[in-house]
Amino acid sequence: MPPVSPATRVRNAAATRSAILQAARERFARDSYENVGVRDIASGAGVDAALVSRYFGSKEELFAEVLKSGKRGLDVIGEDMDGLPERVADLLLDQPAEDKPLDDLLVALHSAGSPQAGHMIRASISERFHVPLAQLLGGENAELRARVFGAVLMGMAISQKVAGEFEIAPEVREPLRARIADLVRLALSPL
Amino acid sequence: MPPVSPATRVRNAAATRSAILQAARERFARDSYENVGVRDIASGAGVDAALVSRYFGSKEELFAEVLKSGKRGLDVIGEDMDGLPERVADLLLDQPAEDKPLDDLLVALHSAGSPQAGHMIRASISERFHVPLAQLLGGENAELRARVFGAVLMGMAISQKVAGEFEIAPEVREPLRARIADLVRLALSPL
DNA sequence: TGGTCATGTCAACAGTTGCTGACAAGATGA
DNA sequence: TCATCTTGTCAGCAACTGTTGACATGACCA
Repeated sequence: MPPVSPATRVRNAAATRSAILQAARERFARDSYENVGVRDIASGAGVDAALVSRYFGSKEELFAEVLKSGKRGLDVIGEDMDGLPERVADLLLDQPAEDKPLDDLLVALHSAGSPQAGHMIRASISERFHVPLAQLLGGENAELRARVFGAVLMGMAISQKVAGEFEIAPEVREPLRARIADLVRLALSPL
Repeated sequence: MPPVSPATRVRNAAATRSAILQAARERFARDSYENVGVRDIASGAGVDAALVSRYFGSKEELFAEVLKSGKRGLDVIGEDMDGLPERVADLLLDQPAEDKPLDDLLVALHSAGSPQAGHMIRASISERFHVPLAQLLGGENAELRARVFGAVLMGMAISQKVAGEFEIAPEVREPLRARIADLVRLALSPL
């Protein structure tokens, strides 16, 4: 008996491209730029590795596309300044798992140290997070305050998601939530 | 004319081992675990790449040795609680360049995302930073507060060193220093 | 001096990486 | 139905990785 035709993949360039992009985002959110291979990505998307190069030119361009197509910072933390500190605290303490709003942050974190991906991440964070947040903040040194806030957010996210810390007892959850909110408030307050 | 004998390296196992260790720390402070090769390290130490495996067993064991031989957290931020927030702020804002007290922090940051090096870093940070700092802090939830402080420190260090941010105008330097110190104070305060 | 062990060098290994070109095969229009 | 373009597959390249074993050579002791 001849081997069955392997599921006769439907030919759809746009769908394939976006499958690769999505698989790439998933991998880059869990590993560093260097540690994610195009073969991993391709197999995650269920396609041949050669298509990654074909559709995106290179791994580096694919990574840039992942950054570009990610959520904008304000989509994650919300545009409303009221209650923002508490929302951020919840975001950090909860396990969203829903539509993975922190995936883009994780992508940045995992590859922030990479010399190849670093400058792309820096530019992306500035353009997609610091600048719009600074506009929303207004006032003096808005961008500097946005960066301080970003730094606090980064550190918390690293500890929580990457380093696996903050395995906290239930009774300290509320105080910790309040503490994080206070830190955010302080970071954003007039300077 | 025969090629001159290449500087006739003195044979000294201890010195060679420590040269490799030092070169490894320098590289790991500037690049991620995956991105640093044993050949880079060896050439930085002026020795053959094979000696890395010989003296340390494997790249992974060498990395563990780098972590183990690094400065302890309290050696960097000081044991005295008085003025600690300001000292930390100075540490972050200045370019020490002296004996590179932040190199060990950078090692952790660059490779925190690595699946191979991650668990080692987590263990090392906990043992060499969180636990002793918690003892120094005392009081309720000391270790949790130490971790929150560590998270803030991490985020600032990432923004400053890795992401190259905080290129600040001279006139905001003082307010920023005060802000960072306040954040540290808040992170460490009773919860 | 001669012998022996520690130390350093070299070449090569098996595996991986990103990427490319030749080819197969579905889809589309005449 | 035939030709053409698009989409997907496959094999393989060249460069790199960590690691190993065989070998050379220095240092040290009897």
